[in-house]
Amino acid sequence: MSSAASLPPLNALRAFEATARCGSVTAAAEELHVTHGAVSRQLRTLESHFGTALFERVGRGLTLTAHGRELQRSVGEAFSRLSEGCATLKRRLDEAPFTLACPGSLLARWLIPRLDRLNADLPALRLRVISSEHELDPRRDDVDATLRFAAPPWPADLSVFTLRPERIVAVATPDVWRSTPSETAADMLAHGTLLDTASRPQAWTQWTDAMGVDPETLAAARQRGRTFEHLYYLLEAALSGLGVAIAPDVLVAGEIERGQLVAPWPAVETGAALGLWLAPGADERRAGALAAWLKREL
Amino acid sequence: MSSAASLPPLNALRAFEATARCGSVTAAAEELHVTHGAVSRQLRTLESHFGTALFERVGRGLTLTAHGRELQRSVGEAFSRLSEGCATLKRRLDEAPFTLACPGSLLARWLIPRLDRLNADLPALRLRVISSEHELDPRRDDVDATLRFAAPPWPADLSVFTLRPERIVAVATPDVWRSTPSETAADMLAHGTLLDTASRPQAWTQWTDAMGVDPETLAAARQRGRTFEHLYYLLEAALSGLGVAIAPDVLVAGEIERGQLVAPWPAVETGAALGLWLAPGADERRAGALAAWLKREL
DNA sequence: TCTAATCTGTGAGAAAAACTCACATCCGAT
DNA sequence: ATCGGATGTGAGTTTTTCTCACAGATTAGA
Repeated sequence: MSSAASLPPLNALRAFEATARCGSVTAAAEELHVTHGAVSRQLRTLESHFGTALFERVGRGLTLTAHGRELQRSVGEAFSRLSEGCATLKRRLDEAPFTLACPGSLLARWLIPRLDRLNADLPALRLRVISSEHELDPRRDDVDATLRFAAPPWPADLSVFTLRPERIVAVATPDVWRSTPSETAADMLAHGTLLDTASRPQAWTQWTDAMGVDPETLAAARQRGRTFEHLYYLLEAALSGLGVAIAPDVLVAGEIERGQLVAPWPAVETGAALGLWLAPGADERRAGALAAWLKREL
Repeated sequence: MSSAASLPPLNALRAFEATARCGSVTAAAEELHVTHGAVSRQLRTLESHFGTALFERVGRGLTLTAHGRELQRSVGEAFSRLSEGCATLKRRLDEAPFTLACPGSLLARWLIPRLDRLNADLPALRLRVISSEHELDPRRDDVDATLRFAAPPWPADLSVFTLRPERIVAVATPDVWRSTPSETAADMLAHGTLLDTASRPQAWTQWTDAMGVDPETLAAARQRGRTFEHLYYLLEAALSGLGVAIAPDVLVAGEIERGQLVAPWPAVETGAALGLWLAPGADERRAGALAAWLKREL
């Protein structure tokens, strides 16, 4: 009835199949990456399961008996079907693109400049990147993983590779700093134009908290500032010299390096972290490789 | 290239196959005679091998994912081929007759009277009996086992079920004993007609040694005796009252029981034993069953 | 004929895999 | 609300499998 009714030990069948095909215990052992002794025992197990000799030990070699030959037919077919099916699935999985969703700002300012290198370093990944505005459900079918800044706790039913603590930094062009008194953070807040983003309403608060600035000073400064819908626009505004922006350091590291933006104060940790969130059922190996690459790069 | 190239763990594949077919971990576990936890772990192993979900955990049940369904096709076929092949071989082995070679005398005097009962007790054995005159090579293809009296040491490359020590006994008809002085063994040897067989030339020597009779007396007695080619003729001669025969006790137990033959002295062990000698590659299970039956019967 | 090379088989102990048990969790039905 | 029936999991145990080192046996060739 059931397919599995009193099947012999499967590993013994595999050893038999390999030995029958190779015509030698030693060759089969090599193929299976075990010692010949292991194969020899497996064959013994199988023969005692059936209660009959499957090989004739003739001299220093082996020959299939009539029963062995009969068994080989079906077992050989079965194993080739098995390996064919598994190989096909594996191939399909390897060929499938790995879809990463990523916030637009991070995508534009950090990931896209590195995409070529990423694809060169991890060609098997066949990375496909889509931009995820606002919140995107990582459980959606067409996304394997999401890159996002988020504060713990993270949902327990998803695996998350933590890549880097989120650090925010206040930046502006050199021109802005020249025209803005900024001996201290409080100075800056009192006179500068704050640029803010709707997607991270607490950013300035976190920064001023860390810098020990009075919340009232911040509230007043905000009155004079401007708010943008996306972080991306905020950064463009900062680059255009519209005021002082607050943003994760990774997004402005390049501009700071090149002198386009200047950050007078060190970056501040927010408690959140940039992480790679895996969709359930996603390939942990490929995601792990991606996470390792990202972590190295960050 | 090789069929076994990096196949997933086979037991995990079996668990997957059963689970996919049954649609439930619990049902699969029952079929495989393990706990559901064991199956659950195997599935996990397989999923992590492929790096993808094969089942979707939906509510209290499971559904195959697209990948799982793809895998099931090939794996299901493979396992059904496997179990079909194994079942066919097993069936063929069970249906094949078990051929036992047996010396003619033992066959005629002991085994044939019990054959019906043996076949009734062990119907799966499908016993076929052939007579083995003189020495018969148990390695011959058409014989699964040989029943024989032999003294140790036995060849190491054959398995031998020892059934019973050989015990020889001096027998004759009541008439013969009446006409032969037989207070002692020496008496008997001095006056009786010894019947001997060419196939067991040492039988009388072993007997007289055990009875403590002078070898010279035996030599003299032998002069007056007669020698038969086979044990079978020897026994016929004894039953006809031609003299005193020496034979394994099992061959004359029936006649002694019925009073046709009388054994004045207890049987003597020769050091040899009646054993079931297996041909290499013979079914140890069936042979074991036969040996157990024979041992019980003896 | 002896020797070296090349197989397979096996005993003992080590390593790895699989299993069980008991409990946790989660959904759906009474 | 709770119970029944399903899956998942941590810890520890049992079973299987493997390796290592050696033995026996056969073939090729000096």
